[in-house]
Amino acid sequence: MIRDKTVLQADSQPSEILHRHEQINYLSEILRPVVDGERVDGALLYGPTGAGKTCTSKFILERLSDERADVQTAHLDCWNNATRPAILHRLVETVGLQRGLTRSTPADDVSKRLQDDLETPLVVILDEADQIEDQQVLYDLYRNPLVTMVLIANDDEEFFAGLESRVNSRLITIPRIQFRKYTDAELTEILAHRADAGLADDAIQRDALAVIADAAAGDARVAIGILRNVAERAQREGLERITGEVILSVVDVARKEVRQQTLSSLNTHQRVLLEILCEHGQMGMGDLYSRYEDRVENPRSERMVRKHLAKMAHYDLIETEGEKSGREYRAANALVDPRGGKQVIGPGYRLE
DNA sequence: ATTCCACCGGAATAGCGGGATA
DNA sequence: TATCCCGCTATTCCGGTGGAAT
Repeated sequence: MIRDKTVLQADSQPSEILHRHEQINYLSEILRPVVDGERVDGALLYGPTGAGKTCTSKFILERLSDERADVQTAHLDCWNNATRPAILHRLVETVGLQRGLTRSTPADDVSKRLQDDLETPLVVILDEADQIEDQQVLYDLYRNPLVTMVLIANDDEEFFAGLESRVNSRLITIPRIQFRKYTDAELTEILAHRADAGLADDAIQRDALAVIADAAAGDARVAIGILRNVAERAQREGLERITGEVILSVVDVARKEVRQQTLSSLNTHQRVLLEILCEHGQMGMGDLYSRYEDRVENPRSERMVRKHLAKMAHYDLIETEGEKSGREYRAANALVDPRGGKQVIGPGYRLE
């Protein structure tokens, strides 16, 4: 059934990118001067998750460094590297200039190293760029004549609105490339492409792929995840072909898997907050905090709790309603079982 | 309209852990 | 080994704001 497992991973780079010709051409054109050794300010790629932003930009950068061996490229996930020192350290590492620098070298020195010792052009993808906390780093990279930034965010307006004016005034003019959700037909083709490469011949029919595409709601990452789960299930059960029924039974499992992955990245405090919201539904900050205080050993400050909540809201684990003093929090719908309001995360969790 | 309250989120500050250095 | 320095997390402080009460 499964011929090549790697191509069924959502983050594996496909051999060709489907339905993104326009964006590929545009971004290639923007980055063209880099090949000729000229300066390029950068570009902003924006659109919902699973729309191919990361995939497309990685593809272009690979092609770029194939074309010109002296152009270096890097991909950085700013969700995990949100601070200036973290980003700069990752960068000097990838371009091999880390000699003599340690984890405790001041960020200023690292930035200077990148400024002084970088000799060839560097194109860097800053994925989830809206998560960057200290925008000084954008300024650092912007004024480095050899560095070109490919910024990725969900919403372009929101991204620029969140920038400090001195950074905003410099970056506001960079070209923006929009990525829309894939249509079901497009997703189906993407899945077919993966299935051809990763599954036995005729293991899955086109109409079955369409069912997956429908369940994924335009998100290629989710779609590929479902395909992998379906294939694994069919393999375990010794099926010759994947049918619509198998898919429907797996969609739920696949959703849970994604959710579980997210939950495992939370710390104790974040999990307790989520747990309370799942059990009690919507509530305001005062209510939520006093319940939280009762439940954990060493409660964090209220400010810290607000920070946690903000982070979880960005993960779409919780939803907020209202502004300022009237704000209410609740667990995201996906976390609460629609049948009878039974909680998916509940008292089952043991917290130390 | 004014005052009070709950809450939001930015900024300054403190404490901790880990690698570097003497 | 003791000490220093840095980045990171958490805490404290505080100005600002919407809504309710007076």
